[in-house]
Amino acid sequence: MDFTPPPTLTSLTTYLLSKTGKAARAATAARLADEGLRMSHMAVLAALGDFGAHAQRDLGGRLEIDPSDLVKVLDDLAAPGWVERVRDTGDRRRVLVSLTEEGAAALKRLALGAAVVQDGILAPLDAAEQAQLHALLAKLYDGLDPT
Amino acid sequence: MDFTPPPTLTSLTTYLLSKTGKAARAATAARLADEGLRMSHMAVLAALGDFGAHAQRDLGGRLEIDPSDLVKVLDDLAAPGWVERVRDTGDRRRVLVSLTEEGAAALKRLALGAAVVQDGILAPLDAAEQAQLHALLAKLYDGLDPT
DNA sequence: ACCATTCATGGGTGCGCACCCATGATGGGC
DNA sequence: GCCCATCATGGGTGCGCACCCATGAATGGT
Repeated sequence: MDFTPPPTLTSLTTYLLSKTGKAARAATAARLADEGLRMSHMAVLAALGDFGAHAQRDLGGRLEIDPSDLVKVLDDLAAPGWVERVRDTGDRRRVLVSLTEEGAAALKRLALGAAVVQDGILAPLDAAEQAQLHALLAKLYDGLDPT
Repeated sequence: MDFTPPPTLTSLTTYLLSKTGKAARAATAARLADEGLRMSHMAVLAALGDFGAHAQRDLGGRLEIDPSDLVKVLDDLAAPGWVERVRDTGDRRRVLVSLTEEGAAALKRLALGAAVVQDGILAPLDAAEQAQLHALLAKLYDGLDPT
């Protein structure tokens, strides 16, 4: 039997985007799942690593995570002590979230794993093509905001 | 407040792939949802349009849809009469699935809608870049099989 | 001092997708 | 003629994601 996917679909760039994106997501998610984590966990760690401590609300804003969902993600990250939550002394409604040493180490580890996964997925492309792809996707990504 | 996403993530091509792919998927899915359809519905129509009638099992194989799930998709497509299921006279276990006239028309309509959505998403790129992107993604897509 | 607002939190819902298993009809090998 | 494999079908599960609402503490404006 023929396993060729329909050209009507594969001729759509959006279809290829969707499929490759899904593969990329699945591969990294699988890597994270090995540690019992999900995408949002890594996103939070990355945001804290890149920008330092956040008010919890701002963290949610940056990552476009529902405040209600963020609570649970932070619960997960606080359990192994990767993240610290302290009440903002200036505004005691707010909570300041910061990365601990262990959290930073974990982030480094996860980022490395993600890079490995990426190498696997981008393997069909040579270095120049990979750079090209990244640039093109970055343009698309920037144009996404009105989503 | 700053809404910039973490560079640790945006520097990963896989992250951009995942995000843009998700946007592409969401946009086309939204379009399909207007007609009460999902991705798999269009995939089935496309496969039938491109390759003609399929044994139901082969259709599932081509699209990598679980046989059990395919049944429900076909139920949906048969309801408006877009698809016909007839028992294979040679092997009465099998069912031959084919596209009706109305189904072909619907497919044409959906494909057009998908193209419009695509134009929206790829808008940040000029024609040459879009072609480049498509070529690169096609390479990646071909390398995916061992998923 | 009061009231509307902001915030974290807890609990719940729905959707899409991808699974899995059991059943009953049918076919093919032997 | 028997038995195992194949097939469509129906029913069910779990996960990730993205929502939404209610609550209680705290704040700021007036």
